[in-house]
Amino acid sequence: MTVRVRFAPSPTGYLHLGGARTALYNWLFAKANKGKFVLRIEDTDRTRSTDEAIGSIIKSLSRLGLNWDEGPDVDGDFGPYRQTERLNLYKEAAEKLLNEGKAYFCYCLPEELEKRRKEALKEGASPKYNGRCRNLAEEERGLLEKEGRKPVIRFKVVQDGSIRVNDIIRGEINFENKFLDDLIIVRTDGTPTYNFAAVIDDAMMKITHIIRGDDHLSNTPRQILIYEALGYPLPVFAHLPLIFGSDKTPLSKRHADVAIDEYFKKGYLPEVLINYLALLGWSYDEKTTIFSLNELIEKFSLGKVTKSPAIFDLAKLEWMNGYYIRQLDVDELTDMVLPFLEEAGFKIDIPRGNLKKIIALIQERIKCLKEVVGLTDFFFKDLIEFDQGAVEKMFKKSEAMSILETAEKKLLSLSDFNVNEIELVLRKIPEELNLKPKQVFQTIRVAVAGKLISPPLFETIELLGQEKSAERIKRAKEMIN
RNA sequence: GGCGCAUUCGUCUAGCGGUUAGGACACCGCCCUCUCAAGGCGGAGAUCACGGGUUCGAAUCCCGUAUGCGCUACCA
Repeated sequence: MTVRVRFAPSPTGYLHLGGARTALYNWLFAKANKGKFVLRIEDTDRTRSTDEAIGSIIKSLSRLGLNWDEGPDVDGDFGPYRQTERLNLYKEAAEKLLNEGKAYFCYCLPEELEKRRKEALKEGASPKYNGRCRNLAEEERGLLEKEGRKPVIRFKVVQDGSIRVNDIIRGEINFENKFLDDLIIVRTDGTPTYNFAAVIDDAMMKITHIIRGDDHLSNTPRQILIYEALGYPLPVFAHLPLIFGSDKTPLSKRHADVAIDEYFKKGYLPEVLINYLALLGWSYDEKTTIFSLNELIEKFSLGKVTKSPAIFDLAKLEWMNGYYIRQLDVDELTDMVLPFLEEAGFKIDIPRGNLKKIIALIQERIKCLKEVVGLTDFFFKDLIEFDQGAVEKMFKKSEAMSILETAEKKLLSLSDFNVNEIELVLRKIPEELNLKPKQVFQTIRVAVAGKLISPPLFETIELLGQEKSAERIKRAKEMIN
């Protein structure tokens, strides 16, 4: 039997970190087992689902490289892949259950239900549905219909026995039926609820392994009951621990950016997101932290997924992104960084070769691509802004003027303006003026870059060019006066 | 309230009856050094949630307790 797994987001927003990880684990499992990865859209909640969200989720998944074999935009043998296009299927299944006496119409109003629930809770009783409509006679039904009540369909849960869930990650879990109540499977408006639609789809789409978040574990016995009532074979379950924020509650926008797209916008590499997310709840051995996609396919296994929730740690993600960036070929990095420079409004009118040299200088200094902007701005601006603190610190010193004058003179005197020559002449200044190298170079740095922190000075000056460097030093001198 | 799941350095984790409890990020120090990084070396950091068992021996097995989270919706 070929392995078939699915990722089934409800399109109520963007693809978030948790969803991406669930998708990744499914995808890896499919790849490792030469199986199929299906994308299914669970949009039965029409008030919250949007087409825009579907587009956004698809875009993020694609960018992560998690391609699917069947989905809303990829034809397959088990479509359609949007639940709102499968309504007739759910209806059929519901009718079947109704005919076999495994489901029934319930006329209780939401308000009545809510009231009973509250009362039960108050008395310390279980707030489960009391089964009022379970055995309604025809005439009673007619009476309620006459009142104008629209029924929902409830699934009859046998109150004896128990359900054993065999979970790859958690092992065997036992649930007693008596704690379950008759759940609603079809709403007043005829649409199916999650527990019902998901089962029918998973069964009809021949999903063999259901890999999903821990938050669905408690729903599993209900779903198994539906599988059995409909005569479907059971899939294998694997419930992933959730991703938490620093306060140990499920990760949300309160904690950090959760939309995958936000990370792309900041310049996190897809490979890094994949690598980091893979490690958030899974590990291969005791030391390996860097995995390529192929290595993940080869090494990933559900059996090694952790049981407890993992707290999202931005610092580690940043480190990993920086690490990947450092491994990149400069040419490649330059291409990747260009859109960020353009977006910042820089006019890049220098030769590609020079641009590459600039990028090479900041390659080991950035943790995400967007940071390139703040580190290289002075290369692309005609008039640089001076950092106030830097000016205070370096230019207010009495030696500043002589340092800059000497530097300007020496730079202007060079006939061959390259790093080696530049370094050679500038290195002489500390000795000549009897000053500490640090003071000399920091002063020049502020003059040339406008701030105390920049890429290495001599390379920076070379790339700025003789004319521009001298001009900036001149301007700094004017500032001092 | 009921049911379910979880609990090893700040964080991600290794461990699956005998280890000085290992690694990574973060942190601290030193080296390198024109700043910031990167890199190298070193350090601190975990009474393995707690309490009972079982065993010659328990982070590892069993039972409780606590805490956290999830489900208990005409959300998914």
